[in-house]
Amino acid sequence: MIKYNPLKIEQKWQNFWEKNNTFFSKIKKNLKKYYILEMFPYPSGDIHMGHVRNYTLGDLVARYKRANGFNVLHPMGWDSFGLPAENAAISNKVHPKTWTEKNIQNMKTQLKKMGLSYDWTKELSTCSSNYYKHEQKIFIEFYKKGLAYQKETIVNWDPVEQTVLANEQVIEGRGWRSDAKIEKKRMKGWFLKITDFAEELLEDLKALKNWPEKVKLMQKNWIGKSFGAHIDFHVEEINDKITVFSTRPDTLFGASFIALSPDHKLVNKIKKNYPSLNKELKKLNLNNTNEQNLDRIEKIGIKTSLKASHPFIKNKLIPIFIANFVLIDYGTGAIFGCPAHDQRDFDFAKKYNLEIIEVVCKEENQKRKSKLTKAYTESGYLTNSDFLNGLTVNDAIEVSIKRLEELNLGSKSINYRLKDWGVSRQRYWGCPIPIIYCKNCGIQTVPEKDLPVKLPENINFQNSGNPLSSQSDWINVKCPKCSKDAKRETDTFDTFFESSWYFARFTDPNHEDAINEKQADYWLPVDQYIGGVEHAVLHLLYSRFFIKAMNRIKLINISEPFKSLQTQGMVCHQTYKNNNNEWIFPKDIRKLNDKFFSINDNQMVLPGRIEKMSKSKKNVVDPNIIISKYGADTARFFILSDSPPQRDMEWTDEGVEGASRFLNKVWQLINSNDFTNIPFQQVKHINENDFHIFSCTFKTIEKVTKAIDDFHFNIAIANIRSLFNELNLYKTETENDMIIKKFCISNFLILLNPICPHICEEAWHVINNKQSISDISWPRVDISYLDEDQITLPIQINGKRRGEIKISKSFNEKEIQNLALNHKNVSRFLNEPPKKIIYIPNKIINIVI
RNA sequence: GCGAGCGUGGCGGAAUAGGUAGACGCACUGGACUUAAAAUCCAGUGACCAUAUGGUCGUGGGGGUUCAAGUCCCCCCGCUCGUACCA
Repeated sequence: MIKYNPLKIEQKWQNFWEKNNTFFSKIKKNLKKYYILEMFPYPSGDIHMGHVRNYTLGDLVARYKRANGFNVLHPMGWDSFGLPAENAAISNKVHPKTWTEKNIQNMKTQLKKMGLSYDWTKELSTCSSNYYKHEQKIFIEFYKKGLAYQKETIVNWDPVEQTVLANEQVIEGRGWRSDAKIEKKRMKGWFLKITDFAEELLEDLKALKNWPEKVKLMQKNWIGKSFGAHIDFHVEEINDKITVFSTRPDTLFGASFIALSPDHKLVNKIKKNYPSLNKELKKLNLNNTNEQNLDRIEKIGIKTSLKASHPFIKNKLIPIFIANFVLIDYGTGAIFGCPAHDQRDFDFAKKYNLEIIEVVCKEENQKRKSKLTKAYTESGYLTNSDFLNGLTVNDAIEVSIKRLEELNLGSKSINYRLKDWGVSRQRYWGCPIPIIYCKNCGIQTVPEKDLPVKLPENINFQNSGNPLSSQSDWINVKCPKCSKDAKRETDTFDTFFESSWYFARFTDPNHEDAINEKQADYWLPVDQYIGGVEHAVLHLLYSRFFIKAMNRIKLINISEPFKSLQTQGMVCHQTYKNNNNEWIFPKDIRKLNDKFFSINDNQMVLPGRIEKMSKSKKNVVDPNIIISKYGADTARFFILSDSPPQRDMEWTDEGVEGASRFLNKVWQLINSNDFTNIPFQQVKHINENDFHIFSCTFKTIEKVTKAIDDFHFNIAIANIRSLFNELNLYKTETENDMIIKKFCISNFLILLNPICPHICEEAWHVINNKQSISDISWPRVDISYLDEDQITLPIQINGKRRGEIKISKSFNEKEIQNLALNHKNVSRFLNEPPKKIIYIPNKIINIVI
């Protein structure tokens, strides 16, 4: 028998698919389309296990849908702008373009070895001007429609990377890549009006039936819709007003102070008459007041000399503070404090000795004897509140807003936590923002005929900051309007810009316009999107917004990009440390009697926690090594077999060995008989054994189909293995047996094919089926084999299992009861007649005594 | 703090219109083959009791509903993820 040689057969079939354009996709109007997409990778140079998992999941779905008669689009490309290329340019003196292109070549070679059913003619790379030129046009369209604008804001400045980060890129006050402490800085930048779509983004979540609830909830919280009122507090002294947002206008009679964010515009105004204010502001410890660590610092404020008028109480003046806990980015950057009913305000009032006026109590007309020890934030009835007295909180909110509106001092309003998306990055390796600044004409967009604005190729990376800003030959241009000297925008786009629409571009990546309407209308939306849960709010929300914005400028006809979403768990591995507390790679370890030793110096190594594979902890396994040792089919099989896709999985040597052992056994089974002259057809069963193997086969088809539809691939594999065990037990004595066995093995191979396509193609070929298994339809279930006449029925006494009987389904209830009562282990419990017998047909019989 | 999810053998995990808990695999143990080991094949494998037919216990803990609970309800504990002075 020929030995199973995965490397040889994998190469063979990969060549076959490529030569035959097996996975090339085009519009076929008579077929139902299916667009399956995995999140495209950043080309770091080498694939890792996370990629292997993600792409294996997608490939299984692609091949499965294809077998089920769908017209499948399954593309792959490269999210190829981004900082690592630039860092490599600085440290290795390689041009980002050269570095990136080399990485893409490497990764593509590695991906091809996995045998993924991509249509490589759809490949795209976002750093190519053929891709980003469309992005520039889209941006200009957005700008013209008011969806893109420039403003000065306070940004998160990463002093190491010399760039602005999005809030999402700041983790606990530190840059997500550099880990440097983030500073606040005022800067001009370009923004996309995602807030324009806040309501739509929130509302449309409801229609995303096949998205994980968890992801939808995260997006909902991120958008952060709240109902309340804007309220104006007049400050007579300076003839100005402070507008606050509040969800609790009902507590206005309990207001005892106003607090402004240190970044509030009025603070600047106050500074003029208050020279020492700058000094005092420093005391607020503002460098620590980013959103992440606010809760760890003390709530402190500066009392200004100003007072504001209460909207409802004549002549009542409320002191105005500047406080460190008021956020400029949320609401209006100013609040009114009601200490009795908000814990933050309560703490603040205690510290500065401010009034604590109780205006809501649990019971109507409740009189409190003792002082409040903490804020009362629950619902109740209004008190001490003039015209609101006796109303419930909800009613009081309505009434107070109505009164504010009558007084022209406020209005009902809805506030969102969501902020506009800042897209400017002070970086070279990104898409240039197509804007020209002219002293006379102001901001000008680059005329269409001059697009794309290409990145200059000769560039010096040795200066700090954005290399583009020192590139004078590139910066200096003529104004498109007045033709006088002008300058280019030197910022480039956030790389989330590219990934927000690539899935639409995949439908025709070489079309002269951004979107080929005909192709997009046919293929979009993406039917199944698969990727890491870490993109739950960033990439997925931006993409949803982008599609809605592109829809508004009539570039696209859909309003949601991803019909169904699956998020995969992480690939984990045991960590190891040596005596010097250094991490050790798993490949440098050998196991001996449950202990671990370093291969290099034979020192004992201690096993640590099982954690997400990461380079820093060295608990990584290189997929390339696995594939060259065991083959892609083994890697694919193992990564799907042990855990459900949504959950984290542990990569183990034993698991891989197990997968490899299974495929070797499959190989043996195929080669143990000569099937070459046996026809592939379903014949009638003659005896019970034949019936049994048919029954197993069809039951397995049914179970595997359901498991795949449910995204429970580990269960699909368990069932495939069970069928395999049965096939191994099936003895072939006659020609008819051989026909039956070939039929069942063939079906087994079709089920296994989406998981391990190479070995299945080869096996299919070995048993002398002529076509490629990739062109074979998913098997149908012959339901006549699902129903077995003989079944085993468990017998319970008082819910405890005491035995089982073999019954025929044709037996009536009386017959079954008699059989059960006379069962020898059952009868010995029956000292008296049973009180009750419960029979659930074909499931169980329970005798109550 | 809030929100979500999870908790089943030594391990990964099966099983929810309530109906034989532990499928499938990993690890382990015994046997076969071998001079030997590896590989492979066969058998066993939740715990405890019993020579055995069998019995008792058992799905984080406690209570409840039911003929019957991993599954439904209430309380508690633990872990993971998300998120946070959101006014």
